[in-house]
Order: sequence, then structure tokens, then C-alpha cells
Amino acid sequence: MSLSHAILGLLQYQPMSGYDIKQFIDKSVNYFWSAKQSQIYRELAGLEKRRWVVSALEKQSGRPAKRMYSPTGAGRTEFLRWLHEFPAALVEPVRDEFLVHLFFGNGLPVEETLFHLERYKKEAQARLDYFTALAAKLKNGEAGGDCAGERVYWLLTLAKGIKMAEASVQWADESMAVLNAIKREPPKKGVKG
Amino acid sequence: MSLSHAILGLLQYQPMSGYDIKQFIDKSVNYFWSAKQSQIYRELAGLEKRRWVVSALEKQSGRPAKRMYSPTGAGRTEFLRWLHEFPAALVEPVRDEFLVHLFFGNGLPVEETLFHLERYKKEAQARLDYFTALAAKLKNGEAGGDCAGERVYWLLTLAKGIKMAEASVQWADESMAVLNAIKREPPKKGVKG
DNA sequence: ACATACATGTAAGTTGTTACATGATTAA
DNA sequence: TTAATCATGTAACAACTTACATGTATGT
Repeated sequence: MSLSHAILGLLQYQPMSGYDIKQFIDKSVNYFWSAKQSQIYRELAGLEKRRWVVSALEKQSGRPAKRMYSPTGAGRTEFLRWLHEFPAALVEPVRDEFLVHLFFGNGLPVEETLFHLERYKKEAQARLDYFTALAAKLKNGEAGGDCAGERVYWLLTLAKGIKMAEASVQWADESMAVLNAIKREPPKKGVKG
Repeated sequence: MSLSHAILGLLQYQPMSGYDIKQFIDKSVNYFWSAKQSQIYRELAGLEKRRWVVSALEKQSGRPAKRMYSPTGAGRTEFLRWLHEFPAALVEPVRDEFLVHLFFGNGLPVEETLFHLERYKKEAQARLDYFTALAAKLKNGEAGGDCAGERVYWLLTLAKGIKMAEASVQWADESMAVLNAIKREPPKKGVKG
């Protein structure tokens, strides 16, 4: 339900093609929302079936034609209905494969885990840098186009991404420190020794 | 792939039933991993089909019998193979419906958004309290049973949950402050006014 | 010559959710 | 007597991923 309505919401701002939507998602709301190209096309087809959007082919010179989608009246109504309907549980269940591996880290050499924690930190740092730069642009009005009222809310969601990325970097550092300490001073096993 | 191998990993510690696994997940690794009861049963059936686990009915007095699952030799091998195989992208895609609503918050009355941010904060705070208490127990050896080597890694994953929950509470506070400021001083629209 | 960006989609498979179905015991 | 805990599962549906299929234009 969320993906189709999120797409419907984006189309309130301006008509877009499936490809445009994918670009927009990857470059802006990527912290809290992602989707594969194929899924976007499928959701758009579903939205059109329910008459919440209509599409029209737009020819381009030297490029494939774009199928541009726009919301209908019913689509706008449906979006507003959905918007008021917040989920009952606001903190979503997480499923993090990296943490599953770490949880079972006792079955791995410490060096291997440290290597992947370092990788993790770099990824988190890259996200942090990206979101920080994007937030600066949004504040200066260099991004987000003509949307004035929206900017505040976009910044709030970006702030969440920044907070999470900052916490992730810190956590990776602290975790590496813990494991490095173990490496130097292996833990005692049982009562012997 | 992750869920089946995570279950396989849990069974390395001790034989468990589907119900036991559900209890364990909900009460300990809930920060980074969750699953519905029905899915757990399906994954267990799949693991048994692949001969990575075997099951046996265990009768109980006054209670329904339990189907206890244990890993086979092939299961232990497969688990270790998987454990070394970390995902290429360590920071997982997030899909957060609450943030999708907030992103489109300009379409809602500020009071409504503030109400849900307050709810969000309470939920995050409850998680923070729970994880903090669990970490304290783990450190004292009151939880986690006979697993000595595992405890370090369990604490690392819990630390992540704590970090995230802390950041979430802070973010909710800061976001409410921003929206309260807007409520007192509504934003100027365009050049008129 | 090869990769990337542009652009759309289908098919198949995996994973996750919701609803259904059953039934005993225990605590409020 | 009502709800919760214990305990297992199936069926249907919804959501998501991966692989496939096609083709142009541009940059290296």
C-alpha cells in the first residue's frame, strides 16, 4: 500500500514517467524509501487500473518516448485519504542482514568481522555526507524546485536520515574498538586458567 | 535467504520449536530482525526439505506437543558457508511508512503531524528502555544463558538498537520543535503579505 | 569497443502479511 | 466468562527481487 500511495503523492507535484520517479527516489528520499524500476512500472499500471492516474506518451527527439503519468481527481482524493491514515505502529520492523551476521560473529575470525565493520562505516559515512550536502542545498533553495511548504517536511525526513547515519558511523567505531580490545586480550573461557 | 539462515543459526545453539523461535526473536533480536509466526513455520518446513534440519515431536503434559528442530551436519556446514558471505551493500534499504507520511506533511494540519510525532517518540522511547534493560541483563549474565562468546556480539547488535532508538527520540523532539515554531509563526507565502 | 544513461516493460520466483482453523490450560 | 498463553499449521494474497528482452545516444 505504501509504495503505490507514495508514487501517487509524488505525482501531485508534477507529471512524471516511471524512469523519472526512479531517479527522484534514488536521489532524494532514498533514506526512507526505495524501489526497483520494475516495481515502479507495476505500481503505475495498478494506479492507472484503479483510475487514480492517467498516462500519455510524450515524444522526444533522439530518445525513447516517455509515458507521463498524472493524478486524476479520484487520485488526489485517494491520496489525501491515505495521508490521514497513519500506521498503528509507527516504528517499523527492521530486517538487517548485516546485523544478523554480526549476531553470529562468534563463528567468524575477529579480523573478518572488523573488515566488514570498516566497510559498513565507510558506507554509512558516504550516506551521511550525501544527505548533509542535500540538506544544505534544500535549505538554500537550490534543490526541491518551486515547493516552498514542502521544504520543511523534506528537511525533517532528511534530518532523520542524517541522525541515523551519524549514529551508524559512531556505532561502527565503538564496535570496532570493542573487537580490537578482544583481539589484544582474548576472553577467558570457563573457570580454568 | 536471510530469514531461513538466521533460523538455522539460532538452532545451532539449541533445538527449538517454531513457537520458541518466535518468542526468542520478539524478545531479543527484535531490533534488527522480525518474522511472523506463519513465516517461521514455512521456513522451518523449507529447511527440513533441504535436509538442513530435522524435527521430532516432543510430548508435554497438559500442553500441545512441540515439534523441535535441530540442525544436521549439512545444516551446520551451510550455516557457516552463509555466515562468511556478507552482503555486498551493508547498509540496507529502508522503507519507512511514517516518514513517507511526514514527507507529504504539507497536506496535513500541523497539529495532526505533531500528534503522530509524539506517538512516534513514545514508541521509540519504549524501545530504548527495553533494549537498555536487556543490555544490562546481558552484561550481568542474567540473560543469554550459557553463551559466553556470543554475548559480546549480542551486545554489539543491541548497542545498534540503542543508538538508533536514542537518535529517533532526539529526532522526534527536534522535529516537534520545528513544527511548533511554524505553528506560532506561519510561513510567508509568495511575495504578498 | 565498451560502458553508461535513457526508456519501457514482462515473467518467474521469493518473501512477507493476513486470515483462517483448531484446541487445551490458566489467570483475572 | 473472557482473555491470554501455549502450540501448530494452511491458504490466499500482497509485495519485492531478479532475470530477461529491446533499442538509441553519448561519452571514454
